[in-house]
Amino acid sequence: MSMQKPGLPKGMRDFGPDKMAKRNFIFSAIRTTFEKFGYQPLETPSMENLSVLTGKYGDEGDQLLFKVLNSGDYLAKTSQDDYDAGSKQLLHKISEKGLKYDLTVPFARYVVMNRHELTFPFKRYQIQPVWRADRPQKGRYREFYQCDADVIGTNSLICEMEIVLMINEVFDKLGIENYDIKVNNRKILAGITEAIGEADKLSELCTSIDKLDKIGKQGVIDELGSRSFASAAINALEPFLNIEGDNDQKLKTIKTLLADAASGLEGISEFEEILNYLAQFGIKNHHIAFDPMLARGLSYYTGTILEVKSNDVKIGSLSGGGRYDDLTGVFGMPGISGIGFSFGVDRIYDVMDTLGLFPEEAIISTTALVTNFERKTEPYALKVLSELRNAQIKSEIYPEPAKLKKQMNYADKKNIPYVLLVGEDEMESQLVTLKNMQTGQQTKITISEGIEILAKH
RNA sequence: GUGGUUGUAGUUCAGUUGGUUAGAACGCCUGAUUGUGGUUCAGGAGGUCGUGGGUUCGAGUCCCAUCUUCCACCCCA
Repeated sequence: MSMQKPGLPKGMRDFGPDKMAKRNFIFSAIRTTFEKFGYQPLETPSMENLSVLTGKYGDEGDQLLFKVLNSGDYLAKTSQDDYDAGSKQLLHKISEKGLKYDLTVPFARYVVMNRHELTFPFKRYQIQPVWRADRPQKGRYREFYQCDADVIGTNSLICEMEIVLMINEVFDKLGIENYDIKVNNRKILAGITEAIGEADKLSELCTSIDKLDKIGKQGVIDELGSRSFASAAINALEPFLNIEGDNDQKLKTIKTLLADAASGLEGISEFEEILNYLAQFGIKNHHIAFDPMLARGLSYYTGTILEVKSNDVKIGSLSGGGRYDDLTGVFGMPGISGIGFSFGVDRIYDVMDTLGLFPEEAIISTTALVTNFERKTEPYALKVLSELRNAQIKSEIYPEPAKLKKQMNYADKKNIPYVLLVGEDEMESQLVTLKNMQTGQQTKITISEGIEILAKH
């Protein structure tokens, strides 16, 4: 048998115990918050029919889909003609399924397929991996988790407010304090295109403006020029690029700039309504920063859009989302309004790691290790172990008699805070020796006294 | 998809114009210490130099291909 060196496919990762403990800490903060706000879990399969996936993410997105070959002899149905016609023609003969690219499209598919059983407004959350055949780089992988929550079937702005509340709650649980929830509205952006006389170029404006952080005002102006925006329009845009101040000042400025753009004013009043709701809820420090130049790439957004940025760590957005008017239209169920958002676990992880925000409880796996001296004392050690577990203390026994040094070392490496030494002396006296690994102190006490101390962890 | 970049021990990295047996630190294992981890000391194991070709008397070093890593675009989380 020949040896082979193991390796991972491009852009794929293992998560060892350390990383899993930290990731689960994040996942559980997100999950409990979603559930607290009345969102129900949904899981969809890792594969969807290609007909469901293609055409939903643009040409670029279609290229990034992982396609799965048909089972069996996948060339059986093909002919030389298909081959000559090129890969695009050949593709649908050899592949009918693909790995899902995001959670939103499968969600829309699910809603349409189950519309008669669902009660609307339907609120669901979904925490699952998705796959993209992208070229990987830092913070971008070919397999990554998305944590989405959507409510579909209502256009109430209470949903927007609740998203802000959930973001506040999750970041509060995680200990992230210095962040902004940037909020804008596609209607405001539409109003801007109206005001500058380029009403038919909303999506071009969005993709350029979205890069403002990266390429600066001049960069945006140059890019709009190359996208054939009239120079008068670009001049008219400048005052919008220069909007500054706190939320009230920005609102005041943009209101005068958009005085004649109906949809723009509508977007502004929607934003004000959200602030209003938050005030009624008694939330003062909601972290909202109105940003009329926030655009977001995704084309299906039609109303409120939002994005969360850390002010401590320079990294992409930690969370983002928006309102859409017609997510399910492509599957034959038009005119249903909804809003969704999602957390970027990998980026949140990076922020928490660099700021050292993971609490110790999130990292400790086992609270107590019971030592194993020799076969003769194993029954007593097992009795101790069983009592610890009955008291809900995370505990384990070293599975074989070994040198104490080795067992202590095991506890140390595994970050186990307490070791219970249970040997011949302890067995005879029916006691345990409890050692605190941080202080190095140890005492001989009864099992129930030991449990009392350990139960506090 | 475009243009770069990277790969040597478990990990981070040295390795001279191509020249004997490829090194270090940390980590790991054993012992000093037969019931005590982190510190110290002594010893030890561990490498098809990413993979496949090529040039050469000779390749970790040069050339080609391929995979991988990271970065900038495109796009996005």
